[in-house]
Amino acid sequence: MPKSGKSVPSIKGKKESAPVTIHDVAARAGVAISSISRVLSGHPDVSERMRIKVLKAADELGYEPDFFAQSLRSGATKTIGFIIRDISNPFFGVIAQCCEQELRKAGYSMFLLNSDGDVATESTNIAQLRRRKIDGLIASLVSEDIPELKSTLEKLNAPVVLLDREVVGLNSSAILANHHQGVEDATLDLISRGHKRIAFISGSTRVYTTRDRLKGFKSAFKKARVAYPTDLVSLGKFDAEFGESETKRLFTLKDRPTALLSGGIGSTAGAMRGLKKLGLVPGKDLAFVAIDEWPMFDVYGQQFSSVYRDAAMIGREAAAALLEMISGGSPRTIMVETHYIVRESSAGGLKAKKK
Amino acid sequence: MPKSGKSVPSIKGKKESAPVTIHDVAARAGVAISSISRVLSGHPDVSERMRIKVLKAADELGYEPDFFAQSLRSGATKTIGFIIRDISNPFFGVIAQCCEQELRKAGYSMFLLNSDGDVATESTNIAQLRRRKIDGLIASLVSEDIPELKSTLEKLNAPVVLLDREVVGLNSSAILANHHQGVEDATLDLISRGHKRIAFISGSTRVYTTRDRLKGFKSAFKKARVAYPTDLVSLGKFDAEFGESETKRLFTLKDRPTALLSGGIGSTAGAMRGLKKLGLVPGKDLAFVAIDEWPMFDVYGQQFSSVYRDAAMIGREAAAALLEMISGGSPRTIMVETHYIVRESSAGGLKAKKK
DNA sequence: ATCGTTTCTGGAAACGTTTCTATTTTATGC
DNA sequence: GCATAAAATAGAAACGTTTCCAGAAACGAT
Repeated sequence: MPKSGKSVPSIKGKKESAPVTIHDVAARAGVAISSISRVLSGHPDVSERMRIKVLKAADELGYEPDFFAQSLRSGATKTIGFIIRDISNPFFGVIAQCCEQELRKAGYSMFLLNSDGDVATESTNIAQLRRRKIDGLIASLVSEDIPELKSTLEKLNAPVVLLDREVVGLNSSAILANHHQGVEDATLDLISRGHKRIAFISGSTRVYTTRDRLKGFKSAFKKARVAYPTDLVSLGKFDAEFGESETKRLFTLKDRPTALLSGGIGSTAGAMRGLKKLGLVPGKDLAFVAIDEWPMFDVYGQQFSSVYRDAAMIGREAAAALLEMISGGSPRTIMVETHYIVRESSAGGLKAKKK
Repeated sequence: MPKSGKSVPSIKGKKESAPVTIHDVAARAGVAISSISRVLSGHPDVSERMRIKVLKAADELGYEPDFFAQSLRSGATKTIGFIIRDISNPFFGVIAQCCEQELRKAGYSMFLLNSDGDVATESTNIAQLRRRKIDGLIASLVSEDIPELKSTLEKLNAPVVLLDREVVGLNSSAILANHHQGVEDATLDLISRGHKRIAFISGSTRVYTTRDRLKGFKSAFKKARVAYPTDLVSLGKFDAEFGESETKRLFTLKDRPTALLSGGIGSTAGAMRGLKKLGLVPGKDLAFVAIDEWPMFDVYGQQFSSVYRDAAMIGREAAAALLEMISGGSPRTIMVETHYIVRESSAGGLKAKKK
């Protein structure tokens, strides 16, 4: 695909230089505007002589096609929408970053919108993207079962890749993490260390993420033939406020837990705040496993065991899946592995149990 | 400004419903298309009868104006560009998030691009935004003295707000942090505790951030009448790699430092990695002050002293300054305070000095 | 009734492309 | 050299708005 070549500092003479249009190039090259368009868009029916003439003229004038005119006429925008629940969460930041790198390589720009975990904002965001006729969408949705969500997404008329979400009946690709494996491994390890009262805090079961984590948590108890501690499972929101208040509640119960799994970075932050306020130290007063690591976890969270998944890979896979769909491929589901990583905080909690 | 009212589920009948245009609305209302445009854009010369008729028709058809046609014709895009050095850095994530919230309130969408700390990518990003005719730009630039940077930004033909950057001769607003105050306070505190050999790691002096921090660092030594440790100042990049390698280098010097200030989140992460590898513990083997806090610092970095600045406020101020310029206001510079916050890690280092 | 004003409305010309169709030029085979 | 096909080009019609301009309706004041 021919580009306008080395950029030239445009017309020096004029002060407030009006933008140069395809007509100017046509005039300069002494050909029809349709020929300019053909050359620049790489149409096959173009003679070598014409190509050179046009390229030269475009180059000399520093011509750049008008994005809006192009999109209005052709319908394609070379733009991908990316809807995220929370940009300030560095886990999502990494996903967005890696995703954008891949999309850029393919010549697409990424439009990033933040939903702040709010359903209404999310819906506004989708509407916004529809108006901008994006060529594709990658989204980490707030919830899966919002009425009209499916139809809203379908109205986009563009391929969709969901991150850790399943919207029934929607013909989209998805990047799913195999949460249950990592969570099961972690839970089994805790059980094998002697824990029975293990607390679990995560977001709403209205999203795949929580459901799959819960599946792993439950199956660990089943496999170990240990009673499942229903009263210690708290599912509601992914944010730090919820994590904190639930941690406080659970760890002040009569028969309080000896271990804690917190689902997601916000939740983990809240849990750690809560524990600190209660004066409980992970790895000593309780066993603690964080689900998801944040960037530079090795530095800022060395002592914490985790259920790890690769954010960068998620970003890259999402971009790849979307580009594939844009070029006619069919939707597919990609499963990303999770791994239980044992560190200091997996210890502790058992002595304090009887207290 | 009148909107198209309550959304209506569009035409039920058709399967692959062609998008409804202004012509359809005109036909339905039995008026000219120019009248539709006038009503919808809040033009004053519109009778009440016309307004009702048009609104009703638009509503019934679920009409949404075509964004590209609008922008092509009118020139305005209601879009703000946001160029950031690194989205995965949660400090920037918070800035972006708060900024976007403010812009959204004012009816603008934000186009977020990541430069990965790379000058070439940054320049591509600016070009990208120019093609998309953004109404304004907020940018955290990689460097200030890139040739053509000023002219590139001017060619945008849109107001610009710089984050912690000064581009000479450019008629832009800027949100600057008063780094030198916080750094001076921190350095003076360390000196008063008995430190003389204080190391300082930050990014390149080609950006305001570093220059202003350095100013504070230097002035502290001057005020305290202590020799300025030239050999312990390492300025290069903001990333973790640089922070780590420089920390290792400095703390293996013959006459090694007893304290360290690391400039920025990447730098701090690198420094902490480096210290860990050397087996040095902040608050014990050395005094340590992190410049900039990351979100949930209270949880993940409780023990670290810091020079704090409010990322959320920076984001909000940036949005406010830009909106002001868009509506005709003149550029201004906003100074955001920084604060030295003393925590455990400010102690330590002095006993190990003689070793 | 008539004549300015004002207020409102319709028609058409932009905006800068892409793409369809028709036409001209060039190449190909006899 | 001539028909025929193929390749290259020009011209014009979209794309869906906004906005300019002219004209029509409404409205007092004469």
